[in-house]
Parts: sequence; C-alpha cells; structure tokens
Amino acid sequence: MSSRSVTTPEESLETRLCALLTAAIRKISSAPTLHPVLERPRQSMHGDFASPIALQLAKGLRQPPREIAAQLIAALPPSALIERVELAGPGFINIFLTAQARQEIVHEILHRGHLFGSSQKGSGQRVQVEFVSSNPTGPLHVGHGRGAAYGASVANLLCKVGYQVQREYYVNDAGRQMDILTVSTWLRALQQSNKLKSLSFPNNGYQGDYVEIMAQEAIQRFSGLVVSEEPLLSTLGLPHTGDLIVIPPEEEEHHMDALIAAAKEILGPTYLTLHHFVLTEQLADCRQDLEEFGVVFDDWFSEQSLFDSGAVALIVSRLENAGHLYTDKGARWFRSSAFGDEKDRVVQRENGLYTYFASDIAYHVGKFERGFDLIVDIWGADHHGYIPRVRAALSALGYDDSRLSVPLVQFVSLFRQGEKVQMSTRKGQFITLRELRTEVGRDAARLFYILRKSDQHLDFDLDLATSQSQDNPVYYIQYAHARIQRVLERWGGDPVVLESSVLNSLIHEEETRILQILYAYPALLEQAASDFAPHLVAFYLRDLSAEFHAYYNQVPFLEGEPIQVHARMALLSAIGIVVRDGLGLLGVSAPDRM
RNA sequence: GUGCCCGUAGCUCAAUCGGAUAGAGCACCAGCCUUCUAAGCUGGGGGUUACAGGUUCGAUCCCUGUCGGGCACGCCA
Repeated sequence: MSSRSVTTPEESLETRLCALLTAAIRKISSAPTLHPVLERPRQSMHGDFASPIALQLAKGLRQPPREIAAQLIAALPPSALIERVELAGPGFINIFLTAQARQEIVHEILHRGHLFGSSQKGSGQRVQVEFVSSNPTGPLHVGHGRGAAYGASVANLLCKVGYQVQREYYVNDAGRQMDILTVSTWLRALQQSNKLKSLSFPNNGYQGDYVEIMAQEAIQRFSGLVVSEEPLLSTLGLPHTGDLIVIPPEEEEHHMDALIAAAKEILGPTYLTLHHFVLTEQLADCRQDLEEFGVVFDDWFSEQSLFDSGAVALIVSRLENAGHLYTDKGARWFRSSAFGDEKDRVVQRENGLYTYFASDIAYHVGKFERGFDLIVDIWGADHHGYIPRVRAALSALGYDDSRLSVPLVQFVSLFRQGEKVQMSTRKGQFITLRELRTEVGRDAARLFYILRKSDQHLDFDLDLATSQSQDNPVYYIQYAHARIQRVLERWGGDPVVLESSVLNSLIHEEETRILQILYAYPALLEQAASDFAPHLVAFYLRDLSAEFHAYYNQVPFLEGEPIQVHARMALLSAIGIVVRDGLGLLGVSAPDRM
C-alpha cells in the first residue's frame, strides 16, 4: 500500500516526469523553459519514456545537444520513479522507470475502474457534436453508418476527457427534398388506388419500397388523399388523352416542381398533413435504426424551426446591417470572399426564398448563442467546399470560427465478391445501415467503421464482414476480454483483494510491456479526443489484446505462489477494465464469454 | 481548368503533430492444442514511404514542381 504514493490519479507519470525535466532545465538555463516533450519510444531499449528536449534546446543555448542532455541528466532531481537515465543518439534522454513505478498503474486502474483514463482536459467546456444529419427522405445507408459510428465515438471520447458533450442531429426538414418525398408518397398512393392512367411515377422521385409502405399507411389514415387523375393533369397543364405521358429527361426537374405545386394546390391542408406524416415516419425510423446501432442523440434540431422562429430572417438582416450583403441579378449575396471564401454566395434567391446556406448560418450562429464553447460538425467529405463559407459567415458576424471544427468523413465503398456495389439513393438501390447491421452485427460494424482514419476512403468488404471470420478484428479484442473474464472466474477469488495485492512479481517481459501499454491509455485518449481520431483507440486495443494473448499463451496464470497469482489476477483485471472501457467508447460490447 | 484531400509491404491500413532501425492485419512459408477457450500463440520472407528537388542536427510528416487517384466547384440540400 505504501507504494501507492508513487503515483496518484491526479498526476500521471508523464506529468511527474515532465516536472522533473522542467526542474532540470531551470537548473542549467535561465532561458524561458519550453514544455519538455515526452515520447513513448518504439523500442524498449530506448526506455519507457524519451525526451528530445536537448535537441530542441540546442539552437537557443548554442551548445551541442549531447552536452545539454548530459547536463540535464546530471541536474535531474532524484526520484523513486526513475531506475536510470541514459544519454543516447544525437542527444535523446531515455528514461527507464523502476518496476514499482510501472506496476502502480494496476492499482490505479483497479481503484478507479471505468473512470480510469478520464481526465479534466476539457475542463467542463461545453461542446456540441453534430453528426449524421441526413435528409429524412429514406432509410440510412452504409455511408450514414460511418458518420454515425464515427460521430458517436468522437462524442464518447470528448466526454471521457472532460468535455460536456451534446450530441445533435440536424433535421433538414425544410427543403425541396422533403417535398419530393411527400409527392412520391402521394403518387404511390394514387398508383395503389389505380388512379394513375397516363401519368407515370417520376424518375427523380423516391422509389424505395419504404415509399410504397408509407403510401399504404397514408391511404388508410388520410381521407381526401386519393383523387382521380384528371384534376392533377389539369393543374399540370397536361392533356387528358389517356395516352402515356412521357417526360423528357431535361424536363424532369421542372416536372417535379410542377408536381409539388399541383399536390399543394389539390390537397390543400392535407398536403401539410402528409408532409408531416412522411417526415415523422422517416425520423422515427431513423431514430430507431440509430438506437439499435448504439447511437443516441440528445437533440434533434429542426431546420424548419429556424424559419418559423424568424431566426433566418434575423441573421440575414444582421448581415445586411453589417454591410456584408449586396444585390446582383435580383438575388441577395453575402460577400463571403471578403472572409476567405473563394466567391460570394447567395443567401436570398431572386424569388425571395432563402437558400440552404442562409438557414445554415442561422443554425451555426444559434449553436454559439446556445452557449457551446466548441462546435464540432461532422460532415461528409463531399461538403468540404462548403466549410469556408460557413466560417466566413461566422467571422463576418463576429464569432470566433476557430471554435468550429469540421472533421470530414470520406465515402464508404461496398465490395461484394471483389466488385464495387453501385448505389443510388433516389432509385432506392442501396444497402441500408439496417441491412448491414443485420448481416454483420452491431459490434463488427461499429469497429469496422472507425478502423481507419475518417478522412480516408473506406472499402467495406461485405463478404469479409459478413463471414464472421477471425479476420474481423472485433473478435480478436473481444476474445481477449472474454479470456480474462474466464480466467478470473476460474480463479474465483474476491476482486476486492486485488486492489491491495503485492505486485513486485510483475517483472517479466510480457508483463512489463503490458504495463507500459496500460499507463499509456490516458494520454492516448486525450490525443484521440483532440484529434477526433477514434481509430487510435481501436489500434491501441488491438495492441493491448495482442500483448495479452501472447502473455496468455506464455504463462499459466493460476500456477505458482498465491502472491504471484494475485499479482497476475490484478494485472488481468486491469487489462479487462481498459479493454471494456475502450470498446465501450467505440460502441462495441465486451462479452464475458464467446 | 481552379481549389481541397490522398499516394507507405502483393492487398487493407498505422506511424506518438519534425525524432532514433517506418509498424500491424490479411495473404504466403515453417512450427505450437492430454495444461486457464486454437476466434489464440511463435518464427520467417517481404519497403528507394509515387517521382524530383529544397528547408535542418534529423523529413512518411513542412515547402516547390511532376505524375496518378478521389471530391468539390448551383439563386440544390
């Protein structure tokens, strides 16, 4: 127990070692001290920690780096943490910890449990993470799944390192796409009622099965929905000859707009009812889908509400009053090129309607007004050109756009039998997130999605993922956890006694390496959070699992002196806690047996 | 054409914000189950980090150029 004083939960090893180095720097130099960097060397012969500080000081002090390093080593205050210090290479200071210093991490982990790795780095700042935010015009597909898995993990990480996190879904319920979905549903309802004779379903309508299902439901629920074809043709200005009407491809968009207008005119208030119905249906489906994926939002923010509350009009007038708008060709333009964008952008169209950009400015200003210190927008990579204009608007209105971060998520390409699966949302030809979850399972999907950097293309091999083969890294990590639980179960002792176990025997190579990985966990989480890089957690867990599996194969844990067995059980228990916690951050379960 | 991102082992990807001998998985080769789960372990081969320059103690990382790939360039959202 006396050894617990070596490290405390408040001060990590890194912090204490940095303090020692800083003290040494002050002794040999009066120059303003730069914060000493501690690295984790790739090779064990380079110590538990290494610092290139002497190399960095060399220029300012006008001395050879090796000489500075030697002085620093001599000036280093004595510490129970440090076994020895070596001067190496061009001037690295390699620090070797005492076995006791390494072992103490086990007690810290057992003591803090799932709180281990948490930090106050975020110091309670409020951060909003907005992600998925797909148009509620159909089921989520595998591309949205990546955004969901990534965003949820980023949010979990930020939470873990001390931020106050709000998870938000921006509902694009105000645009033309929702009208197209409404009309699509209506036309399907007419088709199902055998009302459409000469008018065919538009190519640019939503064609998925879910539209047919909503149409069936709508027929049951809303009277006045089903009308004959004649008034529709009249309103559209099309002939009543009874012949099939063919819309040329270049006319399709105009035709759709005409259909929307006609639907509004013919249905009257029922149009709004239907619009509300399809929106509600899609959002409910989306929410359930995400929940089953382990992704839960704190808020679903309606774009329409920005128009209803007058926030959009207000924000445009704020830009107006600040002198950032001008008129050209009948439209109102925001001078975004004056704030770093490559060209100016329209906020109000010639027809008087606000653009999506206008409501998006209002949305982002609203985020700041809601009191968030940091704003994280997770967008598809195809929106990267959109970032400068949002920053420009925020800057123009006096907000600090450095408080906005926009990590991009690249596309997902599906491969089946070595061939790329072509997808089209509009035509309903896509693999849904739900299908993927059913085939692959939630755990595998969640891990697979975040296994590579978010801004890299992801080739999702369906055959590999659906084969449930050992190639899938999720099993490798989960298996480590399951093995640990089985060993602890076999041991059968009281876990509480492990908190005060004597750890002196944990000095073998495998054990040392595991300890080194374990005490790297808090710093790893901080980096993964600040880089928005959950893939680092996945790689970490695989490394930790690999070391554990090697250990497992090498040492019969339950054999030997009780004191030694206790030490191993304490170590295993600590590994289990970290693996479970890390998987939890990624939304992956940690089964006790497999 | 312009802008942004990317180019690392046969394949899919990492690389501690400029650090030491660039690492994993898959695939390939050779071994390990009467012992806590073989969904595991051990060993092996495999690289001019696309190419050419530059910056410095030191470059996969920063700068310039070339080649190749992706995305974006609407009064759509």
